Amino acid sequence: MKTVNDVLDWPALIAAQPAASLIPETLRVSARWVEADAHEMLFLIGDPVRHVYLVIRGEARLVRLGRNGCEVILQRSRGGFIAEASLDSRTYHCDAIASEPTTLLLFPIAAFHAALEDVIVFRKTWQLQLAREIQKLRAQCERLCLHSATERIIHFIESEGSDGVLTLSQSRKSWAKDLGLTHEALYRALKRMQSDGRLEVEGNHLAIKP
Amino acid sequence: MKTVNDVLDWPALIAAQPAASLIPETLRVSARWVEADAHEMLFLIGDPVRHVYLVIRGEARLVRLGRNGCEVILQRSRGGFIAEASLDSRTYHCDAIASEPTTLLLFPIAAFHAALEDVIVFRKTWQLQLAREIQKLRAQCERLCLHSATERIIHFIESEGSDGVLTLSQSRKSWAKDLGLTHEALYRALKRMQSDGRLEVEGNHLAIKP
DNA sequence: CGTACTTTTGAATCGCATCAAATCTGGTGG
DNA sequence: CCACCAGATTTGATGCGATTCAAAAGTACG
Repeated sequence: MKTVNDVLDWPALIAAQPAASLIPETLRVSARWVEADAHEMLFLIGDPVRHVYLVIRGEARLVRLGRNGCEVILQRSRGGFIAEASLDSRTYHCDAIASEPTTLLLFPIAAFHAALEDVIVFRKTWQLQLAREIQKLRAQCERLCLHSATERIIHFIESEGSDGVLTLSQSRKSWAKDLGLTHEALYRALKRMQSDGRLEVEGNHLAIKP
Repeated sequence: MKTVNDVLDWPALIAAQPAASLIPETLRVSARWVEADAHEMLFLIGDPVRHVYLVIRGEARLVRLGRNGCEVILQRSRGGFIAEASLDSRTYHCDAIASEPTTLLLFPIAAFHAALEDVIVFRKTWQLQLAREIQKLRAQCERLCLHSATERIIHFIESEGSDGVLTLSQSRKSWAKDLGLTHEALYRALKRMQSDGRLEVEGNHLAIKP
Protein backbone atom coordinates (compact mmCIF):
# COMPACT_ATOMS: atom_id res chain seq x y z
CA MET A 1 0.00 0.00 0.00
CA LYS A 2 1.15 3.44 -0.82
CA THR A 3 1.47 5.75 2.17
CA VAL A 4 1.85 9.43 2.68
CA ASN A 5 5.54 8.95 3.18
CA ASP A 6 5.83 7.97 -0.46
CA VAL A 7 4.21 11.18 -1.63
CA LEU A 8 5.57 13.58 0.86
CA ASP A 9 9.07 14.77 1.52
CA TRP A 10 8.84 14.87 5.30
CA PRO A 11 12.17 16.49 6.02
CA ALA A 12 11.29 19.33 3.67
CA LEU A 13 7.83 19.65 5.13
CA ILE A 14 9.20 19.73 8.62
CA ALA A 15 11.55 22.52 7.68
CA ALA A 16 8.67 24.55 6.29
CA GLN A 17 5.97 23.55 8.78
CA PRO A 18 6.77 23.95 12.44
CA ALA A 19 3.43 22.45 13.38
CA ALA A 20 4.31 19.22 11.59
CA SER A 21 7.74 18.88 13.07
CA LEU A 22 6.89 16.51 15.85
CA ILE A 23 4.38 14.20 14.26
CA PRO A 24 5.48 10.68 15.14
CA GLU A 25 6.20 8.08 12.49
CA THR A 26 3.25 5.92 13.52
CA LEU A 27 0.88 8.77 12.85
CA ARG A 28 2.53 9.81 9.60
CA VAL A 29 1.92 6.54 7.89
CA SER A 30 -1.81 6.70 8.60
CA ALA A 31 -2.25 10.16 7.11
CA ARG A 32 -4.22 10.84 3.96
CA TRP A 33 -3.05 13.28 1.33
CA VAL A 34 -5.69 15.60 -0.09
CA GLU A 35 -5.65 18.29 -2.75
CA ALA A 36 -8.59 20.68 -2.50
CA ASP A 37 -9.69 23.16 -5.15
CA ALA A 38 -10.46 26.77 -4.31
CA HIS A 39 -13.85 27.06 -2.59
CA GLU A 40 -14.03 23.33 -1.99
CA MET A 41 -15.77 22.36 1.23
CA LEU A 42 -13.63 20.18 3.48
CA PHE A 43 -16.39 19.36 5.93
CA LEU A 44 -19.80 20.72 6.87
CA ILE A 45 -21.36 21.67 10.15
CA GLY A 46 -22.84 18.58 11.72
CA ASP A 47 -20.49 16.17 9.95
CA PRO A 48 -18.97 13.53 12.22
CA VAL A 49 -15.37 14.30 13.18
CA ARG A 50 -13.16 11.68 11.52
CA HIS A 51 -9.89 13.49 10.86
CA VAL A 52 -7.57 16.14 12.13
CA TYR A 53 -6.60 18.53 9.31
CA LEU A 54 -3.17 19.94 8.72
CA VAL A 55 -2.80 22.63 6.07
CA ILE A 56 0.39 22.06 4.08
CA ARG A 57 -0.03 24.55 1.28
CA GLY A 58 -2.68 27.17 0.55
CA GLU A 59 -5.31 28.18 3.06
CA ALA A 60 -8.30 26.71 4.80
CA ARG A 61 -10.83 28.58 6.87
CA LEU A 62 -13.56 27.73 9.33
CA VAL A 63 -16.73 29.68 8.71
CA ARG A 64 -20.25 29.93 9.94
CA LEU A 65 -23.10 31.49 8.02
CA GLY A 66 -25.20 33.99 9.92
CA ARG A 67 -28.95 34.20 9.41
CA ASN A 68 -28.37 37.05 6.98
CA GLY A 69 -26.25 34.71 4.88
CA CYS A 70 -23.14 36.68 5.76
CA GLU A 71 -20.02 34.58 6.26
CA VAL A 72 -18.11 34.87 9.51
CA ILE A 73 -14.58 33.53 9.73
CA LEU A 74 -13.83 31.56 12.89
CA GLN A 75 -10.33 30.45 11.99
CA ARG A 76 -7.97 30.91 9.11
CA SER A 77 -5.01 28.62 8.75
CA ARG A 78 -2.04 28.77 6.43
CA GLY A 79 0.38 26.05 7.39
CA GLY A 80 -0.97 24.58 10.59
CA PHE A 81 -3.77 22.57 12.04
CA ILE A 82 -7.35 23.56 11.56
CA ALA A 83 -10.31 22.70 13.79
CA GLU A 84 -8.02 21.43 16.54
CA ALA A 85 -10.78 22.05 19.06
CA SER A 86 -12.92 19.41 17.39
CA LEU A 87 -10.53 16.63 18.37
CA ASP A 88 -12.83 15.64 21.23
CA SER A 89 -16.13 16.56 19.59
CA ARG A 90 -18.45 14.14 17.87
CA THR A 91 -19.48 16.53 15.11
CA TYR A 92 -18.22 19.78 13.64
CA HIS A 93 -19.59 23.10 14.83
CA CYS A 94 -18.81 24.96 11.62
CA ASP A 95 -17.94 24.56 7.94
CA ALA A 96 -14.43 24.33 6.54
CA ILE A 97 -13.52 25.69 3.13
CA ALA A 98 -10.34 25.82 1.10
CA SER A 99 -9.77 29.48 0.20
CA GLU A 100 -7.54 28.60 -2.73
CA PRO A 101 -5.98 25.44 -4.19
CA THR A 102 -4.85 23.80 -0.97
CA THR A 103 -2.93 20.74 0.11
CA LEU A 104 -3.90 19.03 3.35
CA LEU A 105 -2.95 16.07 5.46
CA LEU A 106 -5.77 14.19 7.15
CA PHE A 107 -4.95 12.20 10.26
CA PRO A 108 -7.54 9.68 11.43
CA ILE A 109 -8.92 10.68 14.83
CA ALA A 110 -8.17 7.34 16.48
CA ALA A 111 -4.54 7.33 15.39
CA PHE A 112 -4.20 10.92 16.48
CA HIS A 113 -5.53 10.18 19.93
CA ALA A 114 -3.23 7.20 20.22
CA ALA A 115 -0.21 9.27 19.27
CA LEU A 116 -1.16 11.91 21.82
CA GLU A 117 -1.22 9.24 24.50
CA ASP A 118 1.95 7.44 23.52
CA VAL A 119 4.37 10.14 22.42
CA ILE A 120 5.23 12.64 25.10
CA VAL A 121 6.94 15.19 22.90
CA PHE A 122 4.07 15.16 20.44
CA ARG A 123 1.59 15.67 23.23
CA LYS A 124 3.51 18.63 24.59
CA THR A 125 3.64 20.21 21.18
CA TRP A 126 -0.08 19.72 20.81
CA GLN A 127 -0.85 21.30 24.16
CA LEU A 128 1.36 24.23 23.27
CA GLN A 129 -0.47 24.53 19.97
CA LEU A 130 -3.80 24.75 21.79
CA ALA A 131 -2.47 27.33 24.23
CA ARG A 132 -1.12 29.47 21.37
CA GLU A 133 -4.46 29.31 19.62
CA ILE A 134 -6.20 30.47 22.79
CA GLN A 135 -3.85 33.42 23.11
CA LYS A 136 -4.33 34.30 19.47
CA LEU A 137 -8.09 34.21 19.86
CA ARG A 138 -7.93 36.33 23.01
CA ALA A 139 -5.93 38.91 21.10
CA GLN A 140 -8.53 38.88 18.36
CA CYS A 141 -11.38 39.39 20.81
CA GLU A 142 -9.46 42.24 22.35
CA ARG A 143 -9.04 43.77 18.90
CA LEU A 144 -12.68 43.37 17.93
CA CYS A 145 -13.69 45.19 21.11
CA LEU A 146 -11.89 48.31 19.91
CA HIS A 147 -14.38 50.74 18.47
CA SER A 148 -12.53 52.40 15.64
CA ALA A 149 -10.99 51.02 12.49
CA THR A 150 -7.72 52.84 13.20
CA GLU A 151 -7.35 51.29 16.64
CA ARG A 152 -7.96 47.80 15.26
CA ILE A 153 -5.39 48.28 12.53
CA ILE A 154 -2.75 49.46 14.98
CA HIS A 155 -3.58 46.65 17.39
CA PHE A 156 -3.24 44.11 14.60
CA ILE A 157 0.10 45.41 13.40
CA GLU A 158 1.45 45.59 16.94
CA SER A 159 0.31 42.12 17.97
CA GLU A 160 0.85 40.20 14.72
CA GLY A 161 3.86 42.07 13.46
CA SER A 162 7.04 42.93 15.27
CA ASP A 163 8.17 46.34 16.38
CA GLY A 164 5.34 48.11 14.62
CA VAL A 165 6.16 46.55 11.27
CA LEU A 166 4.10 43.92 9.51
CA THR A 167 4.01 42.23 6.13
CA LEU A 168 0.49 41.25 5.18
CA SER A 169 0.06 37.68 3.98
CA GLN A 170 -3.44 38.19 2.64
CA SER A 171 -5.52 40.56 0.56
CA ARG A 172 -6.85 43.66 2.25
CA LYS A 173 -10.36 42.51 1.61
CA SER A 174 -9.89 39.37 3.70
CA TRP A 175 -7.88 41.33 6.23
CA ALA A 176 -10.92 43.55 6.63
CA LYS A 177 -12.96 40.49 7.57
CA ASP A 178 -10.41 39.51 10.20
CA LEU A 179 -10.71 43.00 11.63
CA GLY A 180 -14.50 42.85 11.65
CA LEU A 181 -14.70 45.74 9.18
CA THR A 182 -16.03 46.23 5.68
CA HIS A 183 -13.28 46.49 3.09
CA GLU A 184 -14.32 50.07 2.33
CA ALA A 185 -13.84 51.10 5.93
CA LEU A 186 -10.40 49.48 5.97
CA TYR A 187 -9.25 51.18 2.76
CA ARG A 188 -10.40 54.55 4.02
CA ALA A 189 -8.84 54.12 7.45
CA LEU A 190 -5.52 53.12 5.87
CA LYS A 191 -5.56 56.15 3.61
CA ARG A 192 -6.46 58.45 6.51
CA MET A 193 -3.62 57.05 8.60
CA GLN A 194 -1.19 57.53 5.73
CA SER A 195 -2.10 61.14 5.14
CA ASP A 196 -1.97 61.78 8.88
CA GLY A 197 1.56 60.39 8.80
CA ARG A 198 0.75 57.67 11.31
CA LEU A 199 1.35 54.78 8.95
CA GLU A 200 3.68 53.90 6.14
CA VAL A 201 2.41 51.64 3.39
CA GLU A 202 4.41 49.98 0.64
CA GLY A 203 2.54 47.16 -0.99
CA ASN A 204 1.97 44.61 1.72
CA HIS A 205 4.50 46.19 4.00
CA LEU A 206 3.00 48.24 6.82
CA ALA A 207 4.88 50.30 9.39
CA ILE A 208 3.51 52.36 12.24
CA LYS A 209 5.19 55.72 12.64
CA PRO A 210 5.76 56.83 16.22
CA MET B 1 2.10 21.28 57.70
CA LYS B 2 -1.42 22.30 56.98
CA THR B 3 -2.58 21.52 53.46
CA VAL B 4 -5.46 22.56 51.31
CA ASN B 5 -7.19 19.31 52.12
CA ASP B 6 -7.57 20.49 55.70
CA VAL B 7 -9.31 23.66 54.66
CA LEU B 8 -11.31 22.42 51.75
CA ASP B 9 -14.15 19.97 51.52
CA TRP B 10 -13.09 18.33 48.27
CA PRO B 11 -16.14 16.13 47.73
CA ALA B 12 -18.37 19.19 48.07
CA LEU B 13 -16.14 21.21 45.79
CA ILE B 14 -16.11 18.49 43.20
CA ALA B 15 -19.88 18.38 43.24
CA ALA B 16 -20.02 22.12 42.62
CA GLN B 17 -17.01 22.50 40.32
CA PRO B 18 -16.83 20.23 37.30
CA ALA B 19 -13.43 21.61 36.41
CA ALA B 20 -12.01 20.47 39.74
CA SER B 21 -13.45 17.01 39.59
CA LEU B 22 -10.42 15.26 38.23
CA ILE B 23 -7.58 16.93 40.02
CA PRO B 24 -5.38 14.16 41.33
CA GLU B 25 -4.56 13.81 45.02
CA THR B 26 -0.88 14.58 44.48
CA LEU B 27 -1.77 17.92 42.97
CA ARG B 28 -4.39 18.74 45.55
CA VAL B 29 -2.02 18.66 48.47
CA SER B 30 0.30 21.16 46.83
CA ALA B 31 -2.42 23.73 46.20
CA ARG B 32 -2.57 27.07 47.92
CA TRP B 33 -5.81 28.56 49.18
CA VAL B 34 -6.32 32.25 48.50
CA GLU B 35 -9.07 34.72 49.37
CA ALA B 36 -8.99 37.83 47.21
CA ASP B 37 -10.90 41.06 47.85
CA ALA B 38 -12.88 42.78 45.16
CA HIS B 39 -10.58 44.59 42.70
CA GLU B 40 -7.53 42.82 44.04
CA MET B 41 -4.89 42.09 41.41
CA LEU B 42 -3.98 38.42 41.20
CA PHE B 43 -1.05 38.93 38.86
CA LEU B 44 0.24 41.60 36.53
CA ILE B 45 1.34 41.56 32.94
CA GLY B 46 4.99 40.54 32.82
CA ASP B 47 4.89 38.62 36.11
CA PRO B 48 6.54 35.20 35.95
CA VAL B 49 4.04 32.35 35.70
CA ARG B 50 4.23 30.39 38.96
CA HIS B 51 0.72 29.03 39.46
CA VAL B 52 -2.35 27.81 37.68
CA TYR B 53 -5.44 29.52 39.06
CA LEU B 54 -8.76 27.84 39.73
CA VAL B 55 -11.69 30.05 40.66
CA ILE B 56 -13.73 28.39 43.41
CA ARG B 57 -16.09 31.19 44.36
CA GLY B 58 -16.62 34.67 42.98
CA GLU B 59 -15.13 35.83 39.70
CA ALA B 60 -11.75 36.58 38.22
CA ARG B 61 -11.07 38.26 34.91
CA LEU B 62 -8.12 38.72 32.59
CA VAL B 63 -7.82 42.25 31.32
CA ARG B 64 -5.55 44.39 29.26
CA LEU B 65 -5.49 48.16 29.33
CA GLY B 66 -5.61 49.88 25.97
CA ARG B 67 -3.63 53.04 25.29
CA ASN B 68 -6.76 55.05 26.02
CA GLY B 69 -6.85 53.47 29.48
CA CYS B 70 -9.98 51.54 28.57
CA GLU B 71 -10.15 48.04 30.03
CA VAL B 72 -10.67 45.13 27.68
CA ILE B 73 -11.76 41.78 29.11
CA LEU B 74 -9.89 38.80 27.68
CA GLN B 75 -11.41 36.12 29.88
CA ARG B 76 -13.95 35.99 32.64
CA SER B 77 -14.12 32.95 34.86
CA ARG B 78 -16.66 31.95 37.47
CA GLY B 79 -15.84 28.48 38.69
CA GLY B 80 -13.08 27.24 36.43
CA PHE B 81 -9.48 27.78 35.51
CA ILE B 82 -8.18 31.14 34.47
CA ALA B 83 -5.15 31.87 32.30
CA GLU B 84 -4.86 28.23 31.26
CA ALA B 85 -3.00 29.31 28.17
CA SER B 86 -0.15 30.62 30.30
CA LEU B 87 0.74 27.14 31.51
CA ASP B 88 3.63 27.01 29.06
CA SER B 89 4.51 30.70 29.08
CA ARG B 90 7.26 32.26 31.11
CA THR B 91 5.40 35.45 31.92
CA TYR B 92 1.79 36.63 31.81
CA HIS B 93 0.45 38.51 28.81
CA CYS B 94 -2.29 40.33 30.73
CA ASP B 95 -3.46 41.34 34.19
CA ALA B 96 -5.78 39.29 36.39
CA ILE B 97 -8.27 40.91 38.75
CA ALA B 98 -10.83 39.58 41.19
CA SER B 99 -14.16 41.18 40.24
CA GLU B 100 -15.64 40.57 43.70
CA PRO B 101 -14.58 38.78 46.88
CA THR B 102 -13.20 35.61 45.35
CA THR B 103 -11.77 32.30 46.49
CA LEU B 104 -9.05 30.68 44.43
CA LEU B 105 -6.85 27.62 44.41
CA LEU B 106 -3.29 28.10 43.23
CA PHE B 107 -1.46 25.08 41.87
CA PRO B 108 2.30 25.33 41.50
CA ILE B 109 3.29 25.10 37.86
CA ALA B 110 5.77 22.28 38.36
CA ALA B 111 3.29 20.09 40.21
CA PHE B 112 0.67 20.85 37.59
CA HIS B 113 2.94 19.78 34.77
CA ALA B 114 3.86 16.64 36.63
CA ALA B 115 0.21 15.75 37.17
CA LEU B 116 -0.51 16.33 33.48
CA GLU B 117 2.22 13.87 32.60
CA ASP B 118 1.36 11.20 35.13
CA VAL B 119 -2.41 11.11 35.32
CA ILE B 120 -4.10 10.21 32.07
CA VAL B 121 -7.64 11.12 33.05
CA PHE B 122 -6.51 14.51 34.34
CA ARG B 123 -4.62 15.18 31.16
CA LYS B 124 -7.65 14.35 29.05
CA THR B 125 -9.82 16.65 31.12
CA TRP B 126 -7.28 19.41 30.68
CA GLN B 127 -7.11 18.99 26.92
CA LEU B 128 -10.90 19.06 26.78
CA GLN B 129 -10.86 22.21 28.87
CA LEU B 130 -8.51 23.89 26.36
CA ALA B 131 -10.62 22.79 23.43
CA ARG B 132 -13.80 24.14 25.05
CA GLU B 133 -12.09 27.45 25.70
CA ILE B 134 -11.09 27.66 22.04
CA GLN B 135 -14.63 27.02 20.91
CA LYS B 136 -15.97 29.59 23.35
CA LEU B 137 -13.50 32.17 22.08
CA ARG B 138 -14.37 31.38 18.47
CA ALA B 139 -18.03 31.95 19.28
CA GLN B 140 -17.14 35.26 20.88
CA CYS B 141 -15.15 36.41 17.85
CA GLU B 142 -18.07 35.42 15.67
CA ARG B 143 -20.35 37.50 17.88
CA LEU B 144 -18.09 40.53 17.90
CA CYS B 145 -18.02 40.50 14.10
CA LEU B 146 -21.77 41.11 14.03
CA HIS B 147 -22.45 44.76 13.35
CA SER B 148 -25.57 45.50 15.35
CA ALA B 149 -26.28 45.32 19.06
CA THR B 150 -29.45 43.33 18.43
CA GLU B 151 -27.63 40.65 16.47
CA ARG B 152 -24.99 40.27 19.17
CA ILE B 153 -27.61 39.90 21.87
CA ILE B 154 -29.47 37.23 19.93
CA HIS B 155 -26.24 35.43 19.10
CA PHE B 156 -25.25 35.44 22.77
CA ILE B 157 -28.58 34.09 23.99
CA GLU B 158 -28.61 31.42 21.31
CA SER B 159 -25.06 30.22 21.88
CA GLU B 160 -24.77 30.60 25.66
CA GLY B 161 -28.33 29.78 26.58
CA SER B 162 -30.44 26.86 25.46
CA ASP B 163 -33.41 26.97 23.15
CA GLY B 164 -33.45 30.75 23.01
CA VAL B 165 -33.65 31.10 26.78
CA LEU B 166 -30.88 32.36 29.02
CA THR B 167 -30.44 33.38 32.63
CA LEU B 168 -27.79 36.05 32.99
CA SER B 169 -25.17 35.39 35.64
CA GLN B 170 -23.75 38.90 35.59
CA SER B 171 -24.79 42.52 35.59
CA ARG B 172 -25.87 44.06 32.33
CA LYS B 173 -23.03 46.48 32.51
CA SER B 174 -20.45 43.72 32.44
CA TRP B 175 -22.48 41.83 29.87
CA ALA B 176 -22.21 44.90 27.67
CA LYS B 177 -18.42 44.62 27.86
CA ASP B 178 -18.58 40.97 26.81
CA LEU B 179 -20.65 42.02 23.82
CA GLY B 180 -18.24 44.79 22.90
CA LEU B 181 -20.91 47.44 23.47
CA THR B 182 -21.35 50.36 25.83
CA HIS B 183 -23.86 49.70 28.57
CA GLU B 184 -26.11 52.42 27.20
CA ALA B 185 -26.26 50.76 23.80
CA LEU B 186 -27.12 47.44 25.45
CA TYR B 187 -29.93 48.90 27.56
CA ARG B 188 -31.44 50.63 24.58
CA ALA B 189 -31.19 47.59 22.34
CA LEU B 190 -32.87 45.43 24.99
CA LYS B 191 -35.69 47.90 25.36
CA ARG B 192 -36.14 48.17 21.61
CA MET B 193 -36.26 44.39 21.28
CA GLN B 194 -38.84 44.18 24.05
CA SER B 195 -41.15 46.76 22.54
CA ASP B 196 -40.75 45.09 19.14
CA GLY B 197 -41.89 41.87 20.81
CA ARG B 198 -38.69 40.06 19.84
CA LEU B 199 -37.49 39.50 23.39
CA GLU B 200 -39.00 38.74 26.77
CA VAL B 201 -37.20 40.04 29.85
CA GLU B 202 -37.90 39.19 33.47
CA GLY B 203 -35.05 40.18 35.74
CA ASN B 204 -32.08 38.13 34.58
CA HIS B 205 -34.25 35.78 32.56
CA LEU B 206 -34.15 36.42 28.82
CA ALA B 207 -36.18 34.65 26.15
CA ILE B 208 -36.15 35.18 22.40
CA LYS B 209 -39.60 35.20 20.85
CA PRO B 210 -39.87 33.47 17.49
C1' DC C 1 -9.24 39.77 -24.62
C1' DG C 2 -12.49 38.75 -21.43
C1' DT C 3 -13.66 37.34 -16.80
C1' DA C 4 -13.33 37.41 -11.92
C1' DC C 5 -11.60 39.65 -8.30
C1' DT C 6 -9.49 43.32 -5.68
C1' DT C 7 -8.81 48.07 -4.94
C1' DT C 8 -10.54 52.65 -4.79
C1' DT C 9 -13.73 56.57 -4.44
C1' DG C 10 -18.36 58.78 -3.62
C1' DA C 11 -22.73 59.87 -1.25
C1' DA C 12 -26.38 58.91 1.99
C1' DT C 13 -27.91 56.84 6.05
C1' DC C 14 -28.09 54.73 10.44
C1' DG C 15 -26.49 53.11 14.76
C1' DC C 16 -23.39 53.35 18.27
C1' DA C 17 -20.21 56.07 21.23
C1' DT C 18 -19.96 59.82 24.00
C1' DC C 19 -21.12 63.08 27.50
C1' DA C 20 -24.44 64.29 30.99
C1' DA C 21 -27.46 63.49 34.48
C1' DA C 22 -31.27 61.39 37.11
C1' DT C 23 -32.95 57.33 39.47
C1' DC C 24 -32.58 53.04 41.60
C1' DT C 25 -30.10 49.42 44.17
C1' DG C 26 -27.63 46.89 47.74
C1' DG C 27 -24.56 47.19 51.25
C1' DT C 28 -21.97 49.73 55.23
C1' DG C 29 -21.56 52.06 59.26
C1' DG C 30 -23.35 55.34 62.62
C1' DC D 1 -33.31 52.11 61.54
C1' DC D 2 -31.67 55.59 58.76
C1' DA D 3 -28.13 58.13 56.20
C1' DC D 4 -24.95 57.50 53.00
C1' DC D 5 -22.21 55.77 49.31
C1' DA D 6 -20.67 53.06 45.30
C1' DG D 7 -22.30 50.99 41.73
C1' DA D 8 -25.90 49.67 38.39
C1' DT D 9 -29.72 51.14 35.63
C1' DT D 10 -32.11 54.34 32.76
C1' DT D 11 -33.02 58.31 29.71
C1' DG D 12 -31.70 62.26 26.69
C1' DA D 13 -29.10 64.91 23.12
C1' DT D 14 -25.37 65.15 19.88
C1' DG D 15 -21.85 63.90 16.58
C1' DC D 16 -18.86 60.83 14.44
C1' DG D 17 -17.72 56.90 12.02
C1' DA D 18 -18.90 52.71 10.01
C1' DT D 19 -22.23 50.46 6.98
C1' DT D 20 -24.49 50.36 2.83
C1' DC D 21 -25.23 50.88 -1.98
C1' DA D 22 -23.12 52.18 -6.24
C1' DA D 23 -19.74 52.36 -9.55
C1' DA D 24 -15.20 52.96 -11.63
C1' DA D 25 -10.48 51.63 -12.16
C1' DG D 26 -6.88 48.39 -11.54
C1' DT D 27 -4.98 43.52 -11.71
C1' DA D 28 -4.25 38.57 -12.35
C1' DC D 29 -5.15 34.64 -15.09
C1' DG D 30 -6.59 31.49 -18.58
